[in-house]
Amino acid sequence: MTTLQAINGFKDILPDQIHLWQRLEATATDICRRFGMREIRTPILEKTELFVRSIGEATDVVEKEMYTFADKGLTMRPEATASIMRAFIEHGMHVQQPVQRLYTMGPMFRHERPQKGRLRQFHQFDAEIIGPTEPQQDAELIAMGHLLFSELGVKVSLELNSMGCPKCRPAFRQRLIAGLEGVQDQLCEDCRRRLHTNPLRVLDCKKPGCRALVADAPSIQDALCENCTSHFATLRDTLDLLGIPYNLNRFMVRGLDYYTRTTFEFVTDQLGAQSAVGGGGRYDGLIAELGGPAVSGIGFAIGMERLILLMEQNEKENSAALSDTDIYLAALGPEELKHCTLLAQFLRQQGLRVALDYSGRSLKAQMKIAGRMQAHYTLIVGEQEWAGKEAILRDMQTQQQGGFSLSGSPLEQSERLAVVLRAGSGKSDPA
RNA sequence: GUGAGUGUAGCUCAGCUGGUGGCAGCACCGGGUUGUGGCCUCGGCGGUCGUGGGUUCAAGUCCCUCCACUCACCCCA
Repeated sequence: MTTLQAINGFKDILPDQIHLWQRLEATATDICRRFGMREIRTPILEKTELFVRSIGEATDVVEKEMYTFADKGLTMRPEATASIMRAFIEHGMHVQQPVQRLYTMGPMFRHERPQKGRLRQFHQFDAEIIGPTEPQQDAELIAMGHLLFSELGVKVSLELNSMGCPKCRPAFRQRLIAGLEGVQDQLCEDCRRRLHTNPLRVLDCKKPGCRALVADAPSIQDALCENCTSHFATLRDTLDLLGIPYNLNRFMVRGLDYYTRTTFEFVTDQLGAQSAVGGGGRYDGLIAELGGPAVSGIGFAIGMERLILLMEQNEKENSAALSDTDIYLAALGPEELKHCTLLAQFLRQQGLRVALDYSGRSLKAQMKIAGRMQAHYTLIVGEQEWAGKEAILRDMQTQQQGGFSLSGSPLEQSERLAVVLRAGSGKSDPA
């Protein structure tokens, strides 16, 4: 095929689909407002080092999925948290306010093989609470995600785990390695490698063989230190208090190295091989690691394409939503068209949605266009009307039409029309 | 990076064991209504059958190459 097309894994979002995006963005924005979160927008390109240091050198994202301009040392962001932390540190935001509650939405880039619910350019909604260490903050953030899904009418379930902290995780790690080394020849190839590079990942291998072996492995939830245990307990109590159901999942291990303590995922079984619609966790050491102050944080991201896939399933009725139009101006001659062109300008200046066609089509064709654009009214200006200075104003729903005087200046005419249209649109809404 | 599947009109698809690309549906344009939309009806536009080669009298159909897409592995949102 010689025609140009979008590159693999990069997708157009077409007008027919855009209402879903706008609804998602509007709902997310409003929920953030209710939770006292402020929007931040960071650049798409960052120094490669930022992602290597935050996400972790040995992670799949950094090892093989980043779009990197090697000669410039720059990378297109594969996720949002690292950039937000960089901005937080760079602008000394912790000095302005001890607690920063931030969110952002935008495109992320990962060079993976595309499949259902996975693109190379995809969009995330991302929320972060930086500063506090209290487990109630974890619960509040989870509650925010929970509310977003619920207001969008999407059913997901919540998987919850704790990854421990630098005090207790190493000991657990050693125990895990020791336990698995005995059976390592039964593990899959990947897991044998992981056993020493990133042993916790063996826990969420999906291969049945590994799952069986891992079923007997110790649970990290039993290996937490005192502080982590109490943090996790209070988090669960708070979720119970808020009535948010969750599944404790000791096998859920997230692929970004910066997580500590709380980790969670919002999952579904409706997206083929992709189960995670959203996910996140606490990252208590990340900011210091990046050279910032010793403050904690917790955040999560939602895959917007995945969420929209779920929203689509609910949309029984196809609300292809061609935008409504207040009035269509049908001109039937050069002079008439000139008049309508000016009228349209004035009407639009008054905030009305106006459509007209310049190609000199028949009235029938123009009425068809008006119907397609869901015009509430059509103003017909033909030869007779132009001569008699009286146009025809047709209510497209009731099919009733009457005269509209073309006397006075075009501006005056548009003002008179606007009054009629505003009065009329109120009536036609309930229908 | 690996595996499987699929490429026919703008979209959704027919096309049998090779024998002329479909009055196919949707959409689009026009007529029926001398100047009035949706429904109906009639007509029209629209395709180097993904690409390049091969087999054959004959290839959308069979074989190979490449390309693209889809799904899955891996991993993640």
